[in-house]
Amino acid sequence: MPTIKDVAKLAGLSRATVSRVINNHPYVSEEKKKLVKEAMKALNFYPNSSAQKLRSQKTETIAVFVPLLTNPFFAYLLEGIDTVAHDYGYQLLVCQTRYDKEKELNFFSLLKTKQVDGIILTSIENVWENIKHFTECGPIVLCNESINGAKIPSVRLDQEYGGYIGTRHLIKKGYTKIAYCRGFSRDEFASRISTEREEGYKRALSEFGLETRKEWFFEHGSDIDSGKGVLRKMLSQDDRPNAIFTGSDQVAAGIIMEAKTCGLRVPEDIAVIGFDDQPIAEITVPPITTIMQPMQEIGKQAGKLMMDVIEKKNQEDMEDIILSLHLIERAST
Amino acid sequence: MPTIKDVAKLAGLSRATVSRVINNHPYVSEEKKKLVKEAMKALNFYPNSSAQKLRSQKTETIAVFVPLLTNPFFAYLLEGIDTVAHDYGYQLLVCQTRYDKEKELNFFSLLKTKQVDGIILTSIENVWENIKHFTECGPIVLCNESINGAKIPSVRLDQEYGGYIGTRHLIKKGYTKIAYCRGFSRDEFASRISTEREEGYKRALSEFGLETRKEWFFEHGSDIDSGKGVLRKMLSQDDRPNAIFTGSDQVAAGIIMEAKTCGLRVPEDIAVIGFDDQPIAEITVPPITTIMQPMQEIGKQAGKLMMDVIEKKNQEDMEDIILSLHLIERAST
DNA sequence: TTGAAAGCGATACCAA
DNA sequence: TTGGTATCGCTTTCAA
Repeated sequence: MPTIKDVAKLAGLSRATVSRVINNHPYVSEEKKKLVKEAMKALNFYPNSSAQKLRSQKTETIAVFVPLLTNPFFAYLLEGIDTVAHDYGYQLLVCQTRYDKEKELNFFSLLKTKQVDGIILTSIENVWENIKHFTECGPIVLCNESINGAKIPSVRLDQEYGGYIGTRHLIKKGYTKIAYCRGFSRDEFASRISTEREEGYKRALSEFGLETRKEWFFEHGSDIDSGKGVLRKMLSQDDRPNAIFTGSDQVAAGIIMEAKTCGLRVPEDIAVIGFDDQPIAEITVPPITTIMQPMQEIGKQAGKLMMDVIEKKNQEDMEDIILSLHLIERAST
Repeated sequence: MPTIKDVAKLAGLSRATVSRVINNHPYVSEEKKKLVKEAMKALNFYPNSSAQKLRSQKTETIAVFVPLLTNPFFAYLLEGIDTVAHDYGYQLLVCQTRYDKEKELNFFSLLKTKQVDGIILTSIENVWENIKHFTECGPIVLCNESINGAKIPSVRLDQEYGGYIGTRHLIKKGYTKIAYCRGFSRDEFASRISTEREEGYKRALSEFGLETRKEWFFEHGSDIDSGKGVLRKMLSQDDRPNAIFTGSDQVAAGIIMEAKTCGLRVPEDIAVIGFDDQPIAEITVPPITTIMQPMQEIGKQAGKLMMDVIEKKNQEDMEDIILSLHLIERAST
């Protein structure tokens, strides 16, 4: 592989001049510029990017933490982030945490070792206390997450409101026994999303004088299979709910699928409301009433936010970006 | 940010010794090792990865080219690749080509600039002639693709067979007017997948003495919406097919969805067979008969193959890996 | 077992 | 406008 030195030699010029041509610096005569370009072409030269990074102290790369690439919700976020990053000339390093604290923690070293210029988190596995100190090593931006009282740039949605309108919709449709299905264990205080939604759910119930029941709280993963599991659990209950609020269209789809298997009608026997408005929400029969989140837009905004933070260097006083949610009614409720 | 020099100073040792500790080299006394580790901890030191890469000439990063992250098929491939790469300590740089020749070509410079140790292609936009020379810059591995006559390590499936068994299945079910729906324009000779499947389709038809009709060939994208478009086009035909072979479950799902909208019954009015066995294939009503490809496994094998190529340095004599396909019958046919 | 120093490949300052 | 050279931070030979 030829280096800048080889190019300089062939062109009969100095490395400095070659570097100037590479970086489009002014003060290079057209004549020399041509000479250099010819030499680069002749040698098929490309600048070594590790050397450039070492020298310039920037990598033009950002890491994106996602729990799982095969979850369409995260694929859409990632796609949105990529759109913006690519426009700014940045690369994306994907880091699958697989919902694992340890893995997530390890990935943060990317920032310490200067492998990336910043990190975008689309989910958080560890409690903020354990992550906070990484902000000293470089910018961290939250994408569809939020942290209580932490000062960290983020793009998010009013999840409490989402929980509220979804539940209120069910109530107004006449359902009174409404279950709630949250993403992960309640012991986890890392991600606040589920908790916020739950608050909205409770607010709606209490507003209409309905009771919450401990047996009607479910925890699940966020895929189709866990949705199936939730329905089976519900079926085993004596006094079972007639509607359920879920945190993901994937889960909702699983519930609908399993309901069919079990001979239950949706929404007559069990109404289901999803979250996200993923393509699958229109595919199921019946299609899923859901709380629409602009997935790609969330990603784009997070990407843009990261670019802003990197350029301005002052993540201190960045305003959070809050996008809006709304309900899309389909036949599952 | 502290450097190795700072650590050396604090520990009262040389940079060489610190480096040895970082890299777990032998011949460092336990005593000094401890000293170094303490110094590293005290300074919160992490080695600069650009410097390491520059020095060692390896990046422990591979680029994966995918057309679109939101297409579940590619998300599964990527997830499979990541599993293996991560096990080997490699990072993944995702490059969305968006089915664009130009973008794909630009991404190849990652190899020239030594930003990645290798590239895995999950699709090919450019003709091989234009890509071939990049193999001189580093290993390229094909994942679910193949190139006529090119000597390049790849993981693939017998697409012709897939086209054949899918079509034969339709024929045996009694359908005689079978349409074929390929991924992209027939002018593109870059990707051979669709062409190979088409050959299988034609073989099955001719084996059973059925005719192929030009009007029954459709071109589409590979998402739900393009499936809807295909159905509408079919509907506008005078003599329309009563079955259709599609290259993706996404497309099949779109067809089924649109059929419902148009008041057609599946499979009575139009039978549909998909490809991949994505989760969506079980979600639609009716669920989709499909040709199962082990998506994650394809990705894993490609990741493994890349690791082997990188380690052995001889991509010349690597055998292609061929995984098998089979038909899964559901209610859409 | 340890250290001195060359070098990985590019950039940018200072001189000319 | 051009060139010499120190420098980015680490690894690795060679010598001690």
